[in-house]
Amino acid sequence: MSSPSRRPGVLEAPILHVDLDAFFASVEVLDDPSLAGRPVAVGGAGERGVIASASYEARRYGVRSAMSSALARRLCPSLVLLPGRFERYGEYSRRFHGLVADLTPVYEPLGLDEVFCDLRSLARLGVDPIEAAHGLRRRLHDELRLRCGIGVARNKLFAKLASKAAKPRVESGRLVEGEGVVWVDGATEELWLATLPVRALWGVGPATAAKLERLGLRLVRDLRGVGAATLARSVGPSMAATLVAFAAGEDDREVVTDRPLKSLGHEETFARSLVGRRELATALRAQAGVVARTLRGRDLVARTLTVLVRFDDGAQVSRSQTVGYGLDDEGALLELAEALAGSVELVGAVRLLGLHASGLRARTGEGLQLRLPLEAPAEDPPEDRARARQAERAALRDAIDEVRRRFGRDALATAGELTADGLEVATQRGRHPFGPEGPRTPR
DNA sequence: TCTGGGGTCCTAGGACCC
DNA sequence: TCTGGGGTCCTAGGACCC
Repeated sequence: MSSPSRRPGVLEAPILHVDLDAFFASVEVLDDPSLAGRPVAVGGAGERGVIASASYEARRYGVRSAMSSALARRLCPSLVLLPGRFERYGEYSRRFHGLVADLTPVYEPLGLDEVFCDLRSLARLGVDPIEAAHGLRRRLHDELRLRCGIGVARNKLFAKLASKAAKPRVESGRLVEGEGVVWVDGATEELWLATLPVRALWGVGPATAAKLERLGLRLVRDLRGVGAATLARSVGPSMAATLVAFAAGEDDREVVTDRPLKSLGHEETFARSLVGRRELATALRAQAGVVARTLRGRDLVARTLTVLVRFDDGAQVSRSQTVGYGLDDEGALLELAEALAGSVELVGAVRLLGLHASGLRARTGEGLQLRLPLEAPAEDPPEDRARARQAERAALRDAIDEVRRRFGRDALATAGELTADGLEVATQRGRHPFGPEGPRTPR
């Protein structure tokens, strides 16, 4: 892999993959130093909870991300399991990206805790990619107190594999420090790749690995003798082409700096599964609110809405619809979501409900134009009347957003947001505009 | 006590248009 | 009038990533 004898130039190995160590758990330890040295994990605490991130102390017990929290607790009874503060992780992630941006503007985030960088534009400056990686790693440690592994290679495939090799790992219960920065030597990369299991390749998960196993293909080396057509019959043409290229060490994926968001949504697995339409409707209303606020917060509108339902037996159903105008309002989302959910036969209790918006476009006002008179003539086609209702709600929503921006989140609420319980709770806290504290005053 | 929640991309069939 | 082919959009489901 990395050979200390000869360092690659920036044009030989221009791609960096930076992967933060145990990111969520590390942020929790930074914010509460009393957790240092203890097994810490972030994840759902309930019986349906899953681990999202585990400190290396927790990993020594076998705790891994994507593992059920129940199993994690059995493996490590002293585990400190925290619920996760994603806004806080977002702050750290932005600072992480800021340090990367100081190195190069050509970087591509993957989730909150990884980035690819392309250093080719720095070639004229005589940048040494290995030194650049060490420098970034030092700054991450000195300024953010975060650790990371960095892979340096000629393409994304090898950079990602190398960053994994650069990270600390647990071997028979002991923590082994990683090298921190690993580069893939051009002379040995093919040899190294050949002996990896196919599962190590990006895009090969349990299902694809099982299909390849049925063809007798376990190692990357095994893929090399197989034609794309043969692979395609098992895994489809797209995956087959990717596998053939990866097996040859080829990966032409670029580092893309501006990936527009394609979809966003919210889903929830309930501690107690929902039974009946009424419980479903209540949950759907909450989710429509979350999705609508997310859309408006990003100045986006959606044309397609999808409702996802998973029953207790694991069966999953989705219903989606595309409309001719931009959705970003809670009422409009809810109306459509209810219609979609209504077309799902409730064959059991619902353990997961999700609402996803796609077909996203920047919000321009087009299709949201307030139309007068507010009530569209009844002879208008249903689509036009729906559009008009949407426009009214959008105008109202804008006003509400503006009031909240100026006077605070709790300055007002719609009746729909105030369930009997919610109103009571809000009033007790003095948060309701007509609660004990009376109306809020500006500034 | 087998599996969360944020996303991306691919596939396959049907509708519709040219 | 019947038939074919290609392109695009929509819908439902699945696999994968972090």
